[in-house]
Amino acid sequence: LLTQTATHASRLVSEGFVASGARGYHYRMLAALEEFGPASQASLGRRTGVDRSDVVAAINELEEGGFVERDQDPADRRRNVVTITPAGVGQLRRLDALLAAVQDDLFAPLSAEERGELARLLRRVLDHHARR
Amino acid sequence: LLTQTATHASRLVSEGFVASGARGYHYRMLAALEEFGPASQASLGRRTGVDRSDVVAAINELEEGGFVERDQDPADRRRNVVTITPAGVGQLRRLDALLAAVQDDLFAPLSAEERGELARLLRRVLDHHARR
DNA sequence: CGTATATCAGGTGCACTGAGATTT
DNA sequence: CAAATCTCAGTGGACCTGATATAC
Repeated sequence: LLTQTATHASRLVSEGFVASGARGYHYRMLAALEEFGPASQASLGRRTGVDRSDVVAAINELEEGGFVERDQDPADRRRNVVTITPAGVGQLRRLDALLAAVQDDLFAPLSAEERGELARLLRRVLDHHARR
Repeated sequence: LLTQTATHASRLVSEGFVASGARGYHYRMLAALEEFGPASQASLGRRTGVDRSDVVAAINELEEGGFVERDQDPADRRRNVVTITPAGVGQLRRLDALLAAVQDDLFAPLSAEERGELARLLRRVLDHHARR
């Protein structure tokens, strides 16, 4: 049930994102950058659960679109400091609205209380495994 | 939350399945064959939500392992009738046990009532979209 | 020295598309 | 004829591993 529902969700999200030329990883990056501020690629990967290799590719594409900037960290020259641009914030807003619409579609048969309950249960499961 | 939890679940299941040389599609095929009896590949695909192309590959592999038989349907020569073998039933039992263990691990932080509630919510969402 | 970071090359499983051949 | 079935070839995104170079 879980994986089938998730497959459904992924397809809906992907379909919605194509119009904006974005993919799932892009959204995760932008959201993390806005929530936590500029960050190194390694910490971005840790926060979003995206592999370090894929962070490189996602940031490449976001940089190409002008949604983020990548600069060397003067304090630690191993690091790149990734910063979200105003254009990136705009893109994030568009994707946020898109995601909200997709969620409304996906969870249409559930009441607000039931959606909350579902979120609570999934959060518990995730937190439990994140702690290990 | 949904896709992250499902990713976690998929990884656990995959890890468990490697030992048996099986993959997710194999389990879905075997389970559907036991539940509904011999079936054509097209109906198998519809029942399990697996694409027709991937059904071909999965049945190829299951046939190689001796877990299913594939015969031409005399009543409709377009169809192959796929039948589960005793070895296939044995494999299904092993995978069932494995899945039960994985589920216990994945949903460890939830009580039996909560697991039921989670299943009920997901089932509602899936049924709603299957009907369209 | 070991550890961390960024990058690149590649592998695998999953979901899917398009096309062809055959049969109904 | 249209529609269904099986098969093959190939695409694309998600997830992951291993190796390398550089900096701490």
